[in-house]
Amino acid sequence: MENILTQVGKKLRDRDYKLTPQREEILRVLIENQDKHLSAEEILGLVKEKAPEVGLATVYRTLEILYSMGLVHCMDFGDGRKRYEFELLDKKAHQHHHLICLKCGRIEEIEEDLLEELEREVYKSKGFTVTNHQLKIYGFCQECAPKKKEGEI
Amino acid sequence: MENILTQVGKKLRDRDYKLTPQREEILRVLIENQDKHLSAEEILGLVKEKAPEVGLATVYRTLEILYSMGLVHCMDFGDGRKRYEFELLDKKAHQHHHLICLKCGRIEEIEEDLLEELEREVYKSKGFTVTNHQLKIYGFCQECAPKKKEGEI
DNA sequence: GTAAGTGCAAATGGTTTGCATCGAA
DNA sequence: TTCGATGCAAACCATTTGCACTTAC
Repeated sequence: MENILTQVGKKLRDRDYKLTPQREEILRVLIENQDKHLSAEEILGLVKEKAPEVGLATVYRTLEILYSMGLVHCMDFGDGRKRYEFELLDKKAHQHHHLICLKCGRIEEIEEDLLEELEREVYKSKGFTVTNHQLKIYGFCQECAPKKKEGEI
Repeated sequence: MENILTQVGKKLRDRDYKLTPQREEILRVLIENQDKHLSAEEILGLVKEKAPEVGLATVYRTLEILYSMGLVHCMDFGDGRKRYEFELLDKKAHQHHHLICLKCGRIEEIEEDLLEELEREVYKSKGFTVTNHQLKIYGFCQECAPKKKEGEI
């Protein structure tokens, strides 16, 4: 973890970005919450626990940089805010997908990547070169499944 | 087409919604552009060609109703605005996916639904009941593919 | 020392809402 | 006639930006 932070710090400097205390805090929060899907505001909340003076704009600016370096993924579950997830340096091909419960809103991850076949097909039939994909699966989680009456979305 | 409009009108009245001229115009635009992915503002633009007095709020309110009735799909390609697509009444299981070009922004649709197997697996291993899914495939379209140097997103 | 980074507050832009008015049933 | 629907403008809210100040290098 301290290790990861050092690696990322080096990556930043390679790109002529400074490693400021604020960026370090934000990175720490992201690294400690790799399994969550934090919004910018949520990240700020966690950062402020240790560094109360940090501003929201800095969070956004840092996320922007990390995103452009491929160090965070950005996703949108339709609740009006973007959510961010730190991406380990060496897991280049790590493609995970999300199960989104329409009742309780819980988001679960699944690791399988069963889409390589589909990607090959898309390339063959459309000439489209795939660099990434995003699969969201909507439905009802185990707890909510029996009660799924109301919405017929 | 006139036919579809009548069907939808009936559906609306079944739910105690009125079929106003504004809603009719909005529906017409949606039906005539089923293959596009229009934003609310774009829909308004097309509606205004025939009914210049319609307001943006009405478009949003109508889309909200149609969405709640499952008559339009809503999607987000990450450009900060939601995009809407009319869904034919009888095509309940119509699952199409999107190829999004990172260079020119063009969005292509693919019809194949190769995810049924994955859905079954998700149910078995997680107890998650799938009602819908959304697959976005990012990459470079045929025209942009050779030039894909710069971003390494 | 200096350009990059920061915090704050103001601006932006898509979407929503309050309200007085209008009109479909 | 009546309550839902509309248009307008204001409100909202996540994100971005301008700017004077600070700081990592």
